[in-house]
Amino acid sequence: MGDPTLIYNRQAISVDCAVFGFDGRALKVLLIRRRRVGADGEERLDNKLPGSLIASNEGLEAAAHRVMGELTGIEDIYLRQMGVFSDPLRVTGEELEWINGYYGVDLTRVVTVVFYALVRLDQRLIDYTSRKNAKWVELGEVKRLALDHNNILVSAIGFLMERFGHEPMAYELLPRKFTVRMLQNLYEAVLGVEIDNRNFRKKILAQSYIVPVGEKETGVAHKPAGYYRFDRKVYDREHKRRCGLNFYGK
Amino acid sequence: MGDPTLIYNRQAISVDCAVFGFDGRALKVLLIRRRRVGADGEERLDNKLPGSLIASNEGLEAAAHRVMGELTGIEDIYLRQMGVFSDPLRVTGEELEWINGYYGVDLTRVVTVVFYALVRLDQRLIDYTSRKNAKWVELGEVKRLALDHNNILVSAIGFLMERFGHEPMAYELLPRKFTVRMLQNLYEAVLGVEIDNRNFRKKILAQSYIVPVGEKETGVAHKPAGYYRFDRKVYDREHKRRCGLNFYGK
DNA sequence: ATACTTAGCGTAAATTTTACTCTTTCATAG
DNA sequence: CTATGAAAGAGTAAAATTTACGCTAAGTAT
Repeated sequence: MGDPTLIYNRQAISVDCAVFGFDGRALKVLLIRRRRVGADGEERLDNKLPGSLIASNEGLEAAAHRVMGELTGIEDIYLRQMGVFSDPLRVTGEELEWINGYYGVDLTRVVTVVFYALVRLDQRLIDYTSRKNAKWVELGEVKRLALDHNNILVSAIGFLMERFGHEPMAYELLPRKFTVRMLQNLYEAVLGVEIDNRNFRKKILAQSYIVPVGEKETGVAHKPAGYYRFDRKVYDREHKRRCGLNFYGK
Repeated sequence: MGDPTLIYNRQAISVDCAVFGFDGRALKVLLIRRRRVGADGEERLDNKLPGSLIASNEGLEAAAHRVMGELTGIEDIYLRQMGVFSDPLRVTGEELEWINGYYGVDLTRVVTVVFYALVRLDQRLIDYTSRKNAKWVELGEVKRLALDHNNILVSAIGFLMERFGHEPMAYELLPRKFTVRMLQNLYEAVLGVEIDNRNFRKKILAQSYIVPVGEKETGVAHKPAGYYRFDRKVYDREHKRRCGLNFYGK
């Protein structure tokens, strides 16, 4: 196993979060502006996913919630583990120096555990994250990110697309009261497909956990849509895993 | 953030593997016999999942492959990340002392990344793992495991059941040539349901990636079944994610 | 030869998905 | 104060898929 000291010394664990929001048209991800001074003394600006090294007495979920709490003010944010990025060479050179400088440590390696988070992207949240030097960027508009965060983001988007149909993620991204059209726009944005509105409606309203709240849109230049909400209790009770090849036959 | 030294010192990362095999009737998991001396000087025997601390220059996938290669002799084993167990108190007291003694280190905390592995459980493999002091145990027969490995195993089983319908995992557990009946037995064992043989057959044989090899069973006291194989190339080409709520409408 | 056992084919009913038609209800323009 | 445009929302018939189950085929064991 080699020098046993090397097994654990000077390596740390971090969490990084891919935070997704939906503005009614497109999915957006939350990026933090990073300022650093390059080898040539020039200041450079780029973007990164929010994250942090974990403290020695802190679980990963706790660390992710700490990061998200600070950045969004949301304490009970929807957060799930996505995977670990552990290539020994994923952070080296200038990037490693930046981490060591930023945290005041002297690491040779950082293993990061990635979480994805889903939020309701309202004005309060946009204001809050602005003050934290973070901004919401459409997925198509994301440029070069710090560290290996482009890789991480690509994985996170794939993860989101794959899980979206299996877990009730949509209702974390929409307001608590939403119209069928809003839900459809979200499905279309995430899955990247066009959906027939009449069939979508039928399918969605057939789900027992989508319940009308008895209110309607106002001020729209057409028939106002009814509002619905997601009933998690009913969902949890009724939900049968119906994916892949299903076999229910006797 | 407290003393920055504490961020990374004296904590290590390990990998643990939940290795599943199918003996034609039931799913089994591979457990390693562990011997340790308790506080009272008594020797105790129990079981644990295979795992290892990672070396400082080693990625997690590499570490998991290293562990599995040593234990099974299989270098290209099917292996996927499952999740991270990072509770600061998941390993303490005697269990932590055991790790420190076993690896000759002085850790205060171990974060573990769990992988699950799927293997073809043939006689060669059973012989090989026996020599490594490991044994195959039916999922229902697993008793108290070391550390938090009962927790980990429960998570892994849930993961397996959930992913089983989405990814072509069955063909990692079966011989390369298999009958429809063998595949059905596996589905029934993993999903815990009874399946109508005639409908199962229709559904399976409708998949373009299940191709007959043109051989039949011999020596059975009934009509011999034909052998099929899984064609990964066709699968990868044809595979559309058809899960959850599907929307294909115009 | 006969019984037994599982493989494997076929088919009709039930259910779900797809593709469209048409009506309703609002704001706004003339 | 009607006409128009726009999206909501109900409905329906054809197509595809799933479910339930009957029946024949091809081996070994007695």
